[in-house]
Amino acid sequence: MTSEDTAFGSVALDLMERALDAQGLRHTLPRRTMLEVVAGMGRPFTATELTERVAGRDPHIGRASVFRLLQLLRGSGLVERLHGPDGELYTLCLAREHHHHVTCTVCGQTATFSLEDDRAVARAVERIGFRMEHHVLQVFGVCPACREHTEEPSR
Amino acid sequence: MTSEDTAFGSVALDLMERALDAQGLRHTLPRRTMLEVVAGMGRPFTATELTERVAGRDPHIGRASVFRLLQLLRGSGLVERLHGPDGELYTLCLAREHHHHVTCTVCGQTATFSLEDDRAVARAVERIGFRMEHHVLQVFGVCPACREHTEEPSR
DNA sequence: ACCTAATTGATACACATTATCAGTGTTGAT
DNA sequence: ATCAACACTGATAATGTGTATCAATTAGGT
Repeated sequence: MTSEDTAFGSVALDLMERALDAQGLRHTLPRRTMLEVVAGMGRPFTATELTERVAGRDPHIGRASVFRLLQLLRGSGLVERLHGPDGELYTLCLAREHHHHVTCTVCGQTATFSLEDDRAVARAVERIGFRMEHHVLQVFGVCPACREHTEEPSR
Repeated sequence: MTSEDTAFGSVALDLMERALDAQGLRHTLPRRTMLEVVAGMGRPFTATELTERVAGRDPHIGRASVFRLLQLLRGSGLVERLHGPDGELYTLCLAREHHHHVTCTVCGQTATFSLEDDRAVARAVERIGFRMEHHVLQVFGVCPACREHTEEPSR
């Protein structure tokens, strides 16, 4: 674990604990353990991956509690569920402004980005008479690191 | 059923049969029945909804065949699977150009639309070093008909 | 009519997620 | 510190969606 990971993790951990506090939820040892694991995930993860890592820390923690925590974190907006090509992915997401996700199809890493003109979507649907409520934009591509490995260096 | 529905349905039915023909698939009674039901759906539907309607026409047709047909139709691009807020939706979709879907959160009706500048998404992710492969944009809002009923006429 | 391979329905299976429920632990009031 | 209320827990069952299997049926060219 690099110092960057640690710093990011502790910030994330703090934010998540505050979010649970804000909902009047209790501090428990299983929850603390699960939060630490979530904070240590460096990329989107499946519920199964999370459950396995949690079990590595404390085998007594059950699947149900993992899903319950994911639901709580999604409710406070700190975790989002993305539609991956091979099922659902959960991702820790601290950016509070409107944003979108790009998932690397090679390594699975996810980054966030914003559109220059996000209202273009609202305008497009208004043209056919709809009033937009919300939208989900999910992008798949190849990240900078994986491009180096997979793309010909000649061009 | 209005004449519009009928006309749309028969066009859709025809396109779907041609698509199956093009793949060298056989004409069978269960398939014909299922295609007619799909063509008659006026909006996105869940696999379960389709299964129920098909069973209403012919109770002998099994769940597996419904899923198999959906897979065939998705393979030929005439049916798409959308990520709804409450699970997956299938929608009959005859538009062949690149497009997106808006789903009305009141009545469930779906329409298609295009962005003025679709490459804006590719540019946005290129700015952070990614090479885009594909993207999914799913919009939720209120359709013109439902706006009339739900929005105050005063404004 | 006949043959072969596609298609079928029933069934079992796999997987992610949610519901249930009795026991346990946290927390705030005292 | 004690206590009682109730949030939280893990185990388990249940749900829901989609896929795999397989023997029996059937389409469609010959």
